[in-house]
Amino acid sequence: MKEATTRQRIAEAALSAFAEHGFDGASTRTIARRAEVNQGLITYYFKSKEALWKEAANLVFREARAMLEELAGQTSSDDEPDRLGAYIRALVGFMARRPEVMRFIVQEGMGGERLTWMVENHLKEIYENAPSLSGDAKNRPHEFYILTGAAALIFTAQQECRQLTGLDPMADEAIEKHAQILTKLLT
Amino acid sequence: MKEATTRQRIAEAALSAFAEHGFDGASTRTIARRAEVNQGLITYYFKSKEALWKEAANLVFREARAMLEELAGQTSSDDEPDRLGAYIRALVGFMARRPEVMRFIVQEGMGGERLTWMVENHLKEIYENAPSLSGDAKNRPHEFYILTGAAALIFTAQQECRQLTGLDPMADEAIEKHAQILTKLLT
DNA sequence: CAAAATATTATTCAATCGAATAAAATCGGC
DNA sequence: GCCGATTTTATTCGATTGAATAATATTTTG
Repeated sequence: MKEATTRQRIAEAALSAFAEHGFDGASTRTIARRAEVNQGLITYYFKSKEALWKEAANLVFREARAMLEELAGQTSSDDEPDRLGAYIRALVGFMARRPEVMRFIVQEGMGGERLTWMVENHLKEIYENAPSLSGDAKNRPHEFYILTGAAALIFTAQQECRQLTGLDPMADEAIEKHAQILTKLLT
Repeated sequence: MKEATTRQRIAEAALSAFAEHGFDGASTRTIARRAEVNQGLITYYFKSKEALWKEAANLVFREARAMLEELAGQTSSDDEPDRLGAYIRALVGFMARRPEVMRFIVQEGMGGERLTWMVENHLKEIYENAPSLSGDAKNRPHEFYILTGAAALIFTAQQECRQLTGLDPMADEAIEKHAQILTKLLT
């Protein structure tokens, strides 16, 4: 059963290819080449490009949800500010480790069946467990996208950030500083 | 000289196609069809797909820079909080009107010559004229991406927002509320 | 009105796309 | 060591890609 390793190699290559070029822009041949694997194996392990995309999306969204779940478990039932601070720190850290998440979201964010799949299978749970900033339910959508966008963009556009500002946002100090500044702003 | 209208129609169709599917994902044939124009005209007016992309990018970035320039002119030399508030309001409004900007940025944000072109020709000027939140120059990159990401994501992922939260972020009240919440958080 | 310049269409090219196929290689169970 | 199942390779298909070409239509200019 080599399956596990080869399958994973393909799925991970697909993850980075889809994140970088989007669904239409990433070709199965490019993915196969990056995984150092014959192109036919993509049809063999995953039946279609669509199915491969979903597998790649699962890879990174499951990671995100596991992180948030663990965070919810750790959180002592302390006061709200601490809970929000911990959430922000964890969110920033994850967005830095896995900038692919935000790229998947933005690239599919205009609609289509892949977006619907993403919303139903992953985003709804993430959204429902996200913390509120003001406590007002009416503000929830706004606060969710403010928090997510503010935490992620610097990593999503990491190469742009380097060229534009000279700062490498993937450096440990930069990640920590980002979380710190965002926490101070929102709590 | 029909050139003006036909050229513009192509460039605008390209803008929305590139914003939706990215550079690789948008085909010149799709763009031509959307512009109700023969595909050969793309080669005629713009010599290559790359050049068409730059023209489309210019379309929306020039709009952004004009908006920011006008804002800088309007701003009385009042106190900082007001200046920041005006900037946030204008930024949110623009991101709602032209979500293509953030899509261009994210889609090219991993590197390549198009990103370099975008940074040199448009982003540097925008970045240099962006307001500071803390006054500390060391925080500038972080604050820039926090502000931009927080202002834009809800519109960049507008269809996702509808499906996920039930809120239509493009509605006038939603746009205003987004600016208002963000202003209260950051000033 | 005629001639020159510009705009548009139709057709073609090699390259690449996702996917299917069948043959070949490698594996585990007995 | 052999056999059946699984994994991998090689090849092929029709469709689509960006781009170039030549022919045609339209507009502008003299």
